[in-house]
Amino acid sequence: MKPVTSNNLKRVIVKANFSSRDGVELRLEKRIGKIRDVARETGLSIATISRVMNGSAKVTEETRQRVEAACKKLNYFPNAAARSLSTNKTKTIATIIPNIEYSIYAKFISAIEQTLSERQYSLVLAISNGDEEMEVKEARKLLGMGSEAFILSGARHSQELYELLEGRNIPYVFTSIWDPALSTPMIGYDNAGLAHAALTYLKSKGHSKIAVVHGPPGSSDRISARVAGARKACNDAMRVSFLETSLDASGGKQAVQKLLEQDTDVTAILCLSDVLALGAYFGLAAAGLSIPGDMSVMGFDNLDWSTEIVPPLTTTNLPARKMGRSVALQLMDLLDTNTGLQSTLLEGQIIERGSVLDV
Amino acid sequence: MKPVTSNNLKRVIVKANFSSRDGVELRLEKRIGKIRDVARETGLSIATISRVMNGSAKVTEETRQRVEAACKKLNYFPNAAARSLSTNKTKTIATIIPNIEYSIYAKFISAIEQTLSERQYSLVLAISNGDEEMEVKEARKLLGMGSEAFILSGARHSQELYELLEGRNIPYVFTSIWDPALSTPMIGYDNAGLAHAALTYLKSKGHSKIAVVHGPPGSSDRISARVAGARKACNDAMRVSFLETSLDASGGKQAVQKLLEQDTDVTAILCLSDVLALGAYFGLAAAGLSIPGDMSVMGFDNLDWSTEIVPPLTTTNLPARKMGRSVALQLMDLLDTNTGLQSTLLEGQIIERGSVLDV
DNA sequence: CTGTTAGCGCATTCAG
DNA sequence: CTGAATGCGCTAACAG
Repeated sequence: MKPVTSNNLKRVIVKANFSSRDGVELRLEKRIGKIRDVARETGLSIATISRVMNGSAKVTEETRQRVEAACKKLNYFPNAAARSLSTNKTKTIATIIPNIEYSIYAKFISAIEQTLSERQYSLVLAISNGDEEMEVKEARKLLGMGSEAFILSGARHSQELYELLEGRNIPYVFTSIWDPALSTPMIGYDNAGLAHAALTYLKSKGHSKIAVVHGPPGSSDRISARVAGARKACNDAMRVSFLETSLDASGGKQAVQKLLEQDTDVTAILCLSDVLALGAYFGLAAAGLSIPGDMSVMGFDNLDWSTEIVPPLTTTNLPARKMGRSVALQLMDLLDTNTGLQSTLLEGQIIERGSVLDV
Repeated sequence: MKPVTSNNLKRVIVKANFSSRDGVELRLEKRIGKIRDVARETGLSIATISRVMNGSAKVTEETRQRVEAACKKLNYFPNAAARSLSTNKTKTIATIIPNIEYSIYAKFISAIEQTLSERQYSLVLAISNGDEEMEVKEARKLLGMGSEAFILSGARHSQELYELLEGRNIPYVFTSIWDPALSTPMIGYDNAGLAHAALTYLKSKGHSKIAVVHGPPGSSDRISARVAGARKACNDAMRVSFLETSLDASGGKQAVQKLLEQDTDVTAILCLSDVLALGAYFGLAAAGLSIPGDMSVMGFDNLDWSTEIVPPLTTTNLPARKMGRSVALQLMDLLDTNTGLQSTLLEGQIIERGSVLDV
């Protein structure tokens, strides 16, 4: 079954300009143009078509236009699989996050996607639910898909994942954390330092009986780093208790209610996540307590609504968007021009608003 | 440069079991095993390797094990591009959403991803920012990547997008909406009907002066459908005003503040999105008004925190997760077994909680 | 049950 | 500046 040349006119007419290497093709499915069709249409060779599709400079302006017209006419554009088989590139970057419903990840993902898009890269997304087994499984799938680089959350992953990635020489970077002890490229912020600063801030405002509300440290090294950081800021002159709860508004609310039940003398609550702070607001409201009059509350994340809530939430800003943009850019540079990855520490900062009383 | 057979022993030994069709390959990059390598390692043919990789039944248990061992040893697994070039399948489904930071989309995306994962499909995600031009651009990229099906938000899209998809015979489905007048497959809920029901509910509770707060209808047909539905529930015995604002907590807060400024006699606010309701709570709190004593508030979405907020928010539940799972399943069935798409209407329902006063 | 072979659609030398 | 030929890694008949 050789390529059709110019015999069998009827067929050619009926099927317009589509190639038909296989004689069957009886299905009604609209055939999509292939590079050969464009070549035939323009009377050029497939090599030339390929050149214009890839922006090679070695093409006359006139032929380029001719080709482009034909492409439009035939509704042609390159098949990614073929191209990637040939070039060994897919322009696809994988991101595995534990969860997307915590808005901080949504912001992050959003920034990644938009940045990748600028250079025609695509984002494939997987959600691990914070489970290392699941993460490996997903990674295997994403790798199988042809992902060229991986964006991972945190630094705690299964050995198997590293072996998988390194065995295939796939670059990966940790995000949302900062740990100078690690040699893996990472782009993130210093969770421990920031939490330390937050607790210190509370201390500077005169609070010495503090409750720290946080999610399950076992589920994420970002949480455990924050807890550790806060812990390190404690000293003998103060009494700070740590309350673990689920990482959502419900968890924050419950933690506060539990705290209030035990007739505490705590004057400030440091929530190591804004959604927890939201829950804390609810818990306090339910108890008829006012913020910051009866209790100070501090958050962590600086989500959009934190400035609108009443009173406005004093919190720590996390550069989620900047982080997303930065990883995306670095990874694309690495892939495109082999530029080395540069671990970068992004700054977070305390945003003073109205939820912490100066006592 | 023919395939290496068994000459050049040194090379073969040095490079372990990796094929080296091109003599160069001096880079230190770890080569990954290819199907030929596994074939050589096991002494079988590439066809057999392919068979076990694809779970074809026609293989002895013994050879299967032999192959699997070799795969593990050589760290081999199939190249997706090659496979997809050959099968014309990519197991990739594209989703374009306007925004991911509104938690309702995060829930939706999360459900899609998890469902696709169950059958080894991947999700490629793009964000359109509600811009039709952007959407087409993204779609072009996703198509170029080899996406086999598209999940679209709403029913309002550019003609160009339809042409693109239909020209290549790519199945697509609308989500988050329901419009029996459309012939395109869609999976969603009846925004207009639900908004109508919500306003009717308020009416049944004795409210006749109502403010409806909503996002920009121009940016989404879901919003405009909700507004239209609410509008249709109005009658002469009531006075309802519509306030357009930005679709976030800040918008909800501002809308309420504007409302209060004009010394209104409104007794209930219907927010056509839960984040708007969150903002409304903030606006009311800032004005020292209590819910539902001074003002009733009703939401739309049933986000996680809505049951925790004080008072708990009366809202309309939207089946975002179910919707995500359903589209994913249907699309995979279509792709795998050519099962037809079935437009489905998912039910939403009013969740009565404590934010609406019975007057 | 297993091997042989012919493409899948494109990028890319190497000639011209 | 353009064309012809080769191979990317794999699947799918078709033989055996």
